[in-house]
Amino acid sequence: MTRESTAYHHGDLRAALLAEAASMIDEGGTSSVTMREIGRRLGVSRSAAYRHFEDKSALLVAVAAAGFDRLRDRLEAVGAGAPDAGIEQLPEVGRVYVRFALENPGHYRLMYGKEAITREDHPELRETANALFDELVRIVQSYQQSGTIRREDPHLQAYVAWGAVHGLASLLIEGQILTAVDVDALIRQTTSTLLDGMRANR
Amino acid sequence: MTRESTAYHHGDLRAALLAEAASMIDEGGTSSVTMREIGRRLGVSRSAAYRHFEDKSALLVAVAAAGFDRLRDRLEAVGAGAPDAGIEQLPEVGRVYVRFALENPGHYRLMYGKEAITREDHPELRETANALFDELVRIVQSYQQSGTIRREDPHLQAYVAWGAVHGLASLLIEGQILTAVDVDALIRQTTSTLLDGMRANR
DNA sequence: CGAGCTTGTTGACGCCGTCAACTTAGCGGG
DNA sequence: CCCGCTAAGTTGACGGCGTCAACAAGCTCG
Repeated sequence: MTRESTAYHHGDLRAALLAEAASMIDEGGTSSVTMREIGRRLGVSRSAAYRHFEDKSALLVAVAAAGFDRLRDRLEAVGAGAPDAGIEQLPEVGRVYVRFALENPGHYRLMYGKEAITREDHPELRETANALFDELVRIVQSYQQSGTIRREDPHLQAYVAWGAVHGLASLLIEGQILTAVDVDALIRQTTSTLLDGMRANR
Repeated sequence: MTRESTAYHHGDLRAALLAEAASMIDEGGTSSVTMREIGRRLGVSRSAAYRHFEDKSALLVAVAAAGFDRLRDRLEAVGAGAPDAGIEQLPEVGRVYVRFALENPGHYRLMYGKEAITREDHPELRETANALFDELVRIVQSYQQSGTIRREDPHLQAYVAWGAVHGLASLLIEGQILTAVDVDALIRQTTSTLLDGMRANR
């Protein structure tokens, strides 16, 4: 009954594959993930994974999906912490977003890059990402209604905000920003510049 | 004397390798670039490239370097067109930057990603990129001196601006922005939000 | 003309993803 | 209880990849 490591049948290989792939991704980048190496690490044959995922791309898609779930959870926790959608919410969302990317660089690249995954074949991922973006649009609209920011096309404003935060995360992940720079100060500067640029007065 | 296609010795294989790699990069992404395929396309053996580049990574580095040169040329042309560094310069720089990324997505990914290249081994690239960034810092400082924007840490401000533009380029390249969106409007919204957010008044 | 350097080719190795054919474990029905 | 079915895992094989070593062809200069 103790189905732990009773050998031949692994018990929960699918979950183990996902976990191993995820940790390899954040350690050595997407290119370090190898069907054969995953098998080696889990003490399983090279093609065992094919019983659980159609191919390598499908495994990566599943890892990316898990990443979206975790990111969504974190962002929702921000909303839950500040129930009245005060002015603090947007900067905090930005901070949590960038932090997520820094802690899970491989995940983040996988989620928002198309090099490894080719999104066309996996539209479910796109929808998950879109849902996250729609949440941002909603936040922007609530800021508009409270009169904090200008009433312009909320989609454009949301794209600008997302772009700024994504760009910052991206530059940090890819090592384009000098390590001497204070990351939290940079995040604050980004979110406050953004908010000032969108403010209603003028 | 007509050294064109006289066969064995290619004439200028090095340049041909660079050009072929570059066009493959923007057509099918970095992962579609293959030493063997380049050889095939140029009618040359699979390992001929190794007489001109130490390995695949070195070839990619050379392609990225060429990309930096082209980007720099384009950005300098903007500066030359508006010699008095008027208020128009920064938005135009942003526009040209994003346009470059859209026209050369593979190049752009290669230049500002670390997945394919591992920048540590090739510090010359980092320096080129840094030189470009320093140019942005200089523009920011000139805006400060003319009293257009607030006098804060110019490096932080430059990173914020770069981040916003890079993020926008990145989202567009990776297909994260609905194709129905007007790209030029998005670029304008980004640069004007940025400038408003950095303005001196308040 | 011939020696030596440069440039290109071929063969081989060990990786990789993946498929087909096989084996094993466990489960449900007689 | 056992027997056959199915799900899960293994092994062998194929073609593609990057790269190295050994070799060959062409150029250059004395």
